Amino acid sequence: MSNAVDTRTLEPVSEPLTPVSRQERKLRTRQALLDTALELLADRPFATLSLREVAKGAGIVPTAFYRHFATMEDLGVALVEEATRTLRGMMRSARTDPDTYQGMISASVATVHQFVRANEDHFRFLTRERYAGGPLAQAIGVELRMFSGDLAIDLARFAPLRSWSTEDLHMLADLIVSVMLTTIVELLEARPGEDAKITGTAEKRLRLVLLGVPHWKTT
Amino acid sequence: MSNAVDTRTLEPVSEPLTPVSRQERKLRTRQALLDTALELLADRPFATLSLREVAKGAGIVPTAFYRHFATMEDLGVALVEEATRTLRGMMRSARTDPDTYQGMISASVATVHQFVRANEDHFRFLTRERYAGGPLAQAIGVELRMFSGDLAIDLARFAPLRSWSTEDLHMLADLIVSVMLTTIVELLEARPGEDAKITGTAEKRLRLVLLGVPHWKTT
DNA sequence: GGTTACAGTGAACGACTGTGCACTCAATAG
DNA sequence: CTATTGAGTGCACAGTCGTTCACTGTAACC
Repeated sequence: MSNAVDTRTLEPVSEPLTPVSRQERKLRTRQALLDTALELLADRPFATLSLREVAKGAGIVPTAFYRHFATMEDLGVALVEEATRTLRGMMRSARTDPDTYQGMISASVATVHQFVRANEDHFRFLTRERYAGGPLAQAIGVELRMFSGDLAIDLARFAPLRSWSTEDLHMLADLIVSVMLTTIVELLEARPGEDAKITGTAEKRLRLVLLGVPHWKTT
Repeated sequence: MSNAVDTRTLEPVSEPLTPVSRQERKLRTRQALLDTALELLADRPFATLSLREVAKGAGIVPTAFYRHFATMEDLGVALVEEATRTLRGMMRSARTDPDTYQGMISASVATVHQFVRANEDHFRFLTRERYAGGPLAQAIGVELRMFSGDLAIDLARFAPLRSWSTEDLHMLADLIVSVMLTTIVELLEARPGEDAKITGTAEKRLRLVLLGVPHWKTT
């Protein structure tokens, strides 16, 4: 690294700003594997990916794949973790609560819209694999249940919902999550220019659901 | 095979009740292909099915597959048609309308429950491939939109909904369909004995949605 | 009865798959 | 400076894949 005095005078000239330590190179290759996998997943299910094409896309030879993942499924799990990190980021962003329903609804839908557009690959992967079966679908299912559970806790702080049973709160949270997932899928399938219509419909659906809340008799 | 006397005295003895005309045999093989495909699809996405294993499962040699379908994708399309026939049957069954919300809700959920349990393979296939991407997902999407459209028409006959705009009716219908789809997936993933809980939650979700209807201001 | 149509056969092909193994060679450790 | 580690290489293998082609045997047709 440092400019050695007598032996080699100009060792790090070619790439002076990238120290590229050994483990950092490894991390980059790993990320390259994840990135090319995500690209390939834009139009096909995970189960059809081959180790060889992912390796090729990342610029390494097939056997070098094993330096990073023991199996393709492990790559998939890593991908789920990466994507759900985005999902949790979205939830955190949406938690800035205005205390009116209307404000909360439009803010949440806007947040979803923004995050989906900024991370289409992640959301496409999550919604694609959600019902595909196998261990990935299960991992995503666990994550979505946590998501729904957190939402239920948040909802409990709203005045009209304070008296609700936890069971009913979960029922409402699941309902909202399923509306959001539907919206996400619609956004991913949308042709350019349809976004406003989709988010508008999403807001309506949430408004309708919340309109029933004051009249609900909790168990 | 048979002990022939002079010419053939007892031609249709071995299988006297099955005349097995030529085209009927073909139809049976075709159905065997569809059936084994559906079995294999119980735990993996359609895109991972190979022509060879479907043919083997149906008891024919790989090349004979082409006598029935030009490509695996065509087999998939036929499968979508078969499964959506079940779906339409369910809709028809659910259309026996009691004129109270409560009656309609529990009857509809019961119908869904019954149809899912009686045709798990079909519903598993539909929900698995719905978001898998590719032409099958698109075909299923078209079918679901028709389903939702029919539901919107049915809904328009209810008194509190007569004044709603068609746009809002579709919004409500989509919402109900997405609740139903969520319920179907839950039923398919359920462990034995959880059915009552799932259908109960499904009824609650629908009741909550419909509770908002009288207070909705249509556009 | 002789001929045709056609569902199903069996061998072969080229392409692609995951994985084992011996290797190179540069960053790191001592 | 030397020794070690380990990411990436290159070859080879045994399978599986979709698809081709010439074929067989029998139900259906005239």
